[in-house]
Amino acid sequence: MTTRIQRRNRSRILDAALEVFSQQGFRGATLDEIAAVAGLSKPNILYYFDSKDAMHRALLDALLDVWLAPLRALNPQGNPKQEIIGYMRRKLELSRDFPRESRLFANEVLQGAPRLSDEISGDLKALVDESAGIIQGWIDAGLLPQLDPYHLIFSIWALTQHYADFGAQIRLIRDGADPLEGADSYLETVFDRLLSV
Amino acid sequence: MTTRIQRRNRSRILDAALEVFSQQGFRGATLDEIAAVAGLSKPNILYYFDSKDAMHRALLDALLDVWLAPLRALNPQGNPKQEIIGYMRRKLELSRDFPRESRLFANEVLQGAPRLSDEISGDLKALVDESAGIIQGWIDAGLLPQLDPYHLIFSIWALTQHYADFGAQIRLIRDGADPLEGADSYLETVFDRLLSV
DNA sequence: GTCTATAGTCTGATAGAC
DNA sequence: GTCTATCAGACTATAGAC
Repeated sequence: MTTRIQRRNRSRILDAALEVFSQQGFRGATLDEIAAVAGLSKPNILYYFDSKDAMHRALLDALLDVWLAPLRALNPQGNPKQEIIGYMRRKLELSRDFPRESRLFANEVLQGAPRLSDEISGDLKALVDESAGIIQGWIDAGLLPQLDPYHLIFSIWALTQHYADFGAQIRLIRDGADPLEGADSYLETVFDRLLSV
Repeated sequence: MTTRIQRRNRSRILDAALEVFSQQGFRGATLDEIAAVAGLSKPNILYYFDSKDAMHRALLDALLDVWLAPLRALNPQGNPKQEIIGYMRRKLELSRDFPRESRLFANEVLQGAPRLSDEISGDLKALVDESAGIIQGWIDAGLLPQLDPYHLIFSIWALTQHYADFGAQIRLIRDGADPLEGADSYLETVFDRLLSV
């Protein structure tokens, strides 16, 4: 039986853990800091999650569903350019709405993806291979210019996630402005020009 | 007086520190691991650098010179498209030749740039403002299409650094192949199409 | 210059009172 | 469920022998 208070505390802890893990990485994060951010004692957060690792694992599992959803929505029957730009838009929305999740993922990959290699070489790779196949089909049908479909996908990741992962840098360069200001229309232009036949 | 052995040990330590800091971030890195990678004892590496912080600082200082050089080479008198593609190429070379430096920088910015905010809002911002001005001049002269020059610079950073920072992910998706395979010609195509008037 | 030993602090996790 | 108290180990850094 899970009470309202338990659910609230669990979600507070996960939110605090996301805050700290996404900024410091797994090893750099401490339970003390997570507990302080959550407003709970250290033994108490360990009552809800067995270990530091379990907290991190819970975050990664929740993250992957959200992270892979946009690519799953690619429709082989749709208009190629609109499908790809739509994918880019959904990824950019993730950077806007879930920047901490983006940084959590970035931290993991920077560290060599020690806790994500199974998911990346399994689910994600399969999904990317399938999507690259769809894009290559469009290219072969003359609906898109000649482009390496894998690099096309990587470049969408790079361009959209950059606004979340390097947001601190952009903010410092643009006098504190929202990093994503003007990003939508810029990236729209980029992919419109890139994908025109 | 600095001996040959001292210079060799200093550079061994810095190399080991780069290896560990770039993977684990500042707080996640430990002197034990740096010492082990360097093949020296922990007190010994602290004989060469006063503290963990001093090691990190030395790496950041060396990094910034290398990191900013390509943008400084932008020539207002040159051919606009070739200048920008040349800048992109030099940045991509940095990802190829100095992937650990790229990840060290990425780690810092992910953490909110606590040890780099002065350099970013000072030197780097000034350099970006100046470069954006040059690019805007080219646009106003009709030599480039209408594009936000700041986002153009950010997109060069995003696309080139992605191959170093997310190399682990790309390697897992592409069956262990060199992440940069095909990147040169792909990015050349991207910017050729983007910057044509 | 390099080592062993260790000081003093922080870390993840547990015990046990309430 | 939540707390205080605390453990064992890891951490940065220093002392002192050689």
